Amino acid sequence: MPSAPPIAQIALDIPVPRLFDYLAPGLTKADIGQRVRVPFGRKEMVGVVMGLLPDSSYALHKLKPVLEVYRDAPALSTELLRLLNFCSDYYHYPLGATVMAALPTILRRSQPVQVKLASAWQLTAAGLTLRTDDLPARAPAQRALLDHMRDGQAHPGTALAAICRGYRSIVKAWVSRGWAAQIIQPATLHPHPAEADAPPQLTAAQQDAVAQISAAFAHYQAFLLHGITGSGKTEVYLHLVAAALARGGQVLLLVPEINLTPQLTGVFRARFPHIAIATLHSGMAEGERLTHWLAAAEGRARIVLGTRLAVFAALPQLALLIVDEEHDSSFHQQDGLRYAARDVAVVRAQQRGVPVVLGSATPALETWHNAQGGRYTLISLNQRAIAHARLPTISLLDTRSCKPDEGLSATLLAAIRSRLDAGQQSLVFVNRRGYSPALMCFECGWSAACTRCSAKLVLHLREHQLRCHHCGHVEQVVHACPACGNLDLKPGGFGTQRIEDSLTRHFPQARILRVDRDSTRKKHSWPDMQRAIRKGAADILVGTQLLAKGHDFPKLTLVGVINADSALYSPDFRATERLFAQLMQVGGRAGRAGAAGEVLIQTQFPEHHLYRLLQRHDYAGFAASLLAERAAAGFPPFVHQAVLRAEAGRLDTALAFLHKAQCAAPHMTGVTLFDPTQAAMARKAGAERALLLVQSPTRKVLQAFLSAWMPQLYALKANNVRWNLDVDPLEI
DNA sequence: AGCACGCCGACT
DNA sequence: GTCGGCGTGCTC
Repeated sequence: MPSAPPIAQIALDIPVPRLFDYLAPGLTKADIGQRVRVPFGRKEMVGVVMGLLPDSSYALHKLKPVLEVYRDAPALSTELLRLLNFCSDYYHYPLGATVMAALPTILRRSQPVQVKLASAWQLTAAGLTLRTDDLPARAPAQRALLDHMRDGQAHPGTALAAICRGYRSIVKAWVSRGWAAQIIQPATLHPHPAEADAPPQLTAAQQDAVAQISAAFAHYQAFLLHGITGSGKTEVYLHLVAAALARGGQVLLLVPEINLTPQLTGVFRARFPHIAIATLHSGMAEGERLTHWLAAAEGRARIVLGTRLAVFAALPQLALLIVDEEHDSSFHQQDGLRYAARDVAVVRAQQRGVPVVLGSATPALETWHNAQGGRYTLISLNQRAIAHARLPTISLLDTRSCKPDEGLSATLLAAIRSRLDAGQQSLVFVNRRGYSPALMCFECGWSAACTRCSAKLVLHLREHQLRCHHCGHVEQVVHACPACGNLDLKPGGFGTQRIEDSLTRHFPQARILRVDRDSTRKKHSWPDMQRAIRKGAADILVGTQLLAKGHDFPKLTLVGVINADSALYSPDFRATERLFAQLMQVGGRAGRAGAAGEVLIQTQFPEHHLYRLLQRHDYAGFAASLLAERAAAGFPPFVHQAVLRAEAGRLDTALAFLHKAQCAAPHMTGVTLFDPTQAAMARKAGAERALLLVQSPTRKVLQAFLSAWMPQLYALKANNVRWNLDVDPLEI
């Protein structure tokens, strides 16, 4: 008697917390983790085989068959499927949607993968006879390109673009003249084979860190690498990567921002020129992303460098995970599958039995707490690795006694003047882009607000616009107060543009460069700007967070901070933690090589203990005081939280849904369920938002509660309400 | 998420 | 008399 065809459980990108069963004749265990095409409703979808069973709990006669198995890419390993299963359980997000979210978009579509082939160009025999003088003297780009290609090798477009942006038209002209030929070859992930950079001598502390972590290569262990800016964390990473590669392993390195990726990729390429390095981030073109994903999945790329989404990359030889700047909030995905890549990285290391390194100068309080409790091994790098480099001196400028002029105090202005005279660079850090965060009427107290959000509109004076930074709403600047008719509306507070104007007035001769999301979008890209800054093409930099993150500018010796205080009266209990990290980070920009840096912070609260500890560069002291506060107040990491969020056209609709959810919740000791409230930003992009907070002293109890609660939530009919659950929320 | 089915207002 | 509004329910 022939045995019944197996039943395949398929993960589909459907917001329903279950898998779908299909008849799967001919499928074997080897197809688990493989993509399949299946009929779904009256359409077809791509899913992933999660398991094969002899039987189904669904009526057998209703089962449809799997239409096709795509065997064009490696199947997801059972190990990776296990990680995705964990994430689905832990974040209470449907398994099918979780699995599909881990795939590059092209693999979610119902066509077999076309492996991307890249164009390369090579000089022909005729082209090789050309001399530089044969090309016009006023065509330096052509001459540079010719010099570069004279080796007769095939050069991929990406490599030629590095010589000359407009290489394409030049090379095409050469092809038509018979000087060059186009060649199609598989895209290469290491386009510039070269001599490897020699690793520098490690400090004793760095050597010790490398030795400690390398000793854990065969098993799981989580390390917190706590090192101040300039203490050489990257160099420790590089040595660990070398060690992992020597053992035949792959390394996953997670970094916060796409902005960091090109710079860091450069460092890794220079040190490991013969190793294929895959990069994965959301800014990449779909095809490019697939190329890199496949290189990682097939084990060809031995180093994978990416943002949070890379934590789900298929890595058959994974031997080491590193999360750089692990405290950074960009490791948290805020929609869809709401995961924290740093935490997923730790679980992944645990499941695989390999070490994971979390690096930061200002670890997340949760991480620090784990290190204090012994769950993570703390390794501290206390000295700056660069010889003679000292920590910057941090001074506080009391803006109550010394009123700033258009945002800038006399002391800060004098300090900038002295840098200008010495040919050094200054950085002025402002927390808001735009001209000013409000447009106000001083007669009646009106200020311009967004109609779709509960937020003030930000004045962008140059564009004569008021913009909402939350929903993108734009309107023209009004010239009279809509409430009282007063014609004298004034900006309130300072944004980067206003500080830039102010600096221009004080230092008309200085070259001032503004760096924020607005200025980097047009004109020059941020990497171009960084190059210009490093070359000394600017005297004063004005900018937001963008400037704070991990770039060395050797001529930068002064950092001024304009309006840090707002975090001190924020209702968000994590605001001070973020402020400290931010100030520590931006302060670290000053004086990295040789010259000691100076940081000047304008504040109304110079006596605040945050600033005192910052002046002493005392992260540990600050963390201890924050942890004591959190313990006393019963906040994380001493409790574990989850937030049920709801959005609707009307606030009462959202609240009513949450109230129903509250009533449907199972009773469980050790779980506190708060009453529904409106969100901190009650209205965003036209949607009214409310939330329901749940917490418990133990993760296990919270998880048990959520597991029991979720089916109840799915059973509620959510008329016009969009809801989602946020486990370990960053903001409430 | 799609996409159908299904029961109540303004139009050829 | 129909076209179409989006509420509700299902997809293996």
